[in-house]
Amino acid sequence: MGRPPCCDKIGVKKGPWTPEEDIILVSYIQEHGPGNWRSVPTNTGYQSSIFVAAFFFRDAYVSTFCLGLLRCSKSCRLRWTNYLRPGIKRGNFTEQEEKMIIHLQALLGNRWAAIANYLPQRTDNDIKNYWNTHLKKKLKKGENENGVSSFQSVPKGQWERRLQTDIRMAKQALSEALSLEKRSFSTDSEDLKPSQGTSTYASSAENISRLLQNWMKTTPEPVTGGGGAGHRTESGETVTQGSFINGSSSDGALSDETTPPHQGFGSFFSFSNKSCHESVSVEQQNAGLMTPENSIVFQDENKPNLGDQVPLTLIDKWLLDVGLF
DNA sequence: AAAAGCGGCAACCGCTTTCGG
DNA sequence: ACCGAAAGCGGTTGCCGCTTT
Repeated sequence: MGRPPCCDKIGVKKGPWTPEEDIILVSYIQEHGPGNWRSVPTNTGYQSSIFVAAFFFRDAYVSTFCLGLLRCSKSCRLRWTNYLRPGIKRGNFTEQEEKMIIHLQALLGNRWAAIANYLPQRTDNDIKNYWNTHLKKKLKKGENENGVSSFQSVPKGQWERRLQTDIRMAKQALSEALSLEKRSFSTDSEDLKPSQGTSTYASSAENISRLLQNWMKTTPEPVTGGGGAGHRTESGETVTQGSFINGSSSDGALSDETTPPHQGFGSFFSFSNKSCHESVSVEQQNAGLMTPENSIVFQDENKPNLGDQVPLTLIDKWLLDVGLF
């Protein structure tokens, strides 16, 4: 007996998002920040975001302006967190990521949001899908080949003890990580650098990146202020946070464009860093939040920030050091 | 070349938790 | 303390593209 879904309202659009809708949503969030989702569908119809959208879609200007975002707030939030949010890495999972998911799933169960906190560039939905479509089969196959999985091979009592030890170690690692001075982005971002050339940004988002890029071409001066979070790849290319950047810089989808992929997008999403640091302060994290439960879930949706990167590498190391693989 | 089957993933649904009045 | 609304989360569905027959 739940409340009727907000999407039951007449006139609310469902189904796949169009690039136009994505642009409107991103524009709105750029202006107002993530959160307050309820106001998104209303406001996107009539506020300045539409003006921004008009830059991208001159041809579609009329329809965009008239329709706005006919999406429920929930749909907007989901689209943002699972697809449009900066810092999302798309494409194949690395072996390391795979191992982490397997291990964390064994530790935490199907708590995908918690697991996603250890993989800052992946969404819970992504991890969940990957688990259901790839890892389940893989583990099952492994079981068939080896008799039992590596995790199940541990006797129950031993496994429980190990779980407790793992949680304790995770707490310790997180505490250590969070008590560290903030490291420079240039150092830490190395950890988050897409480790493979596999990160791609598919379908509509790719279209958006192109459209955004076109917009950058036609915009005389990109908004400044987001460049600080950038770092350079081995090739010397400046890369800023953001899924568009990851996707375009690695798959070469935009390499034929005159404007380098990195230009503008970082600043386009510059608000993300701000909201990241505002959402969960270091003080908050250190102020008794390190229980087994909330030490895992303390981060919010803007995962790729400095504070998040430190635990990742430490825990990552820990996961390998624990020797369960 | 066409049809059927299959797999992957984006998005939705509904329940639970959190928050504000 | 209570209640309603919003946000968060995990499970599930359905579409779409690729592969196989």
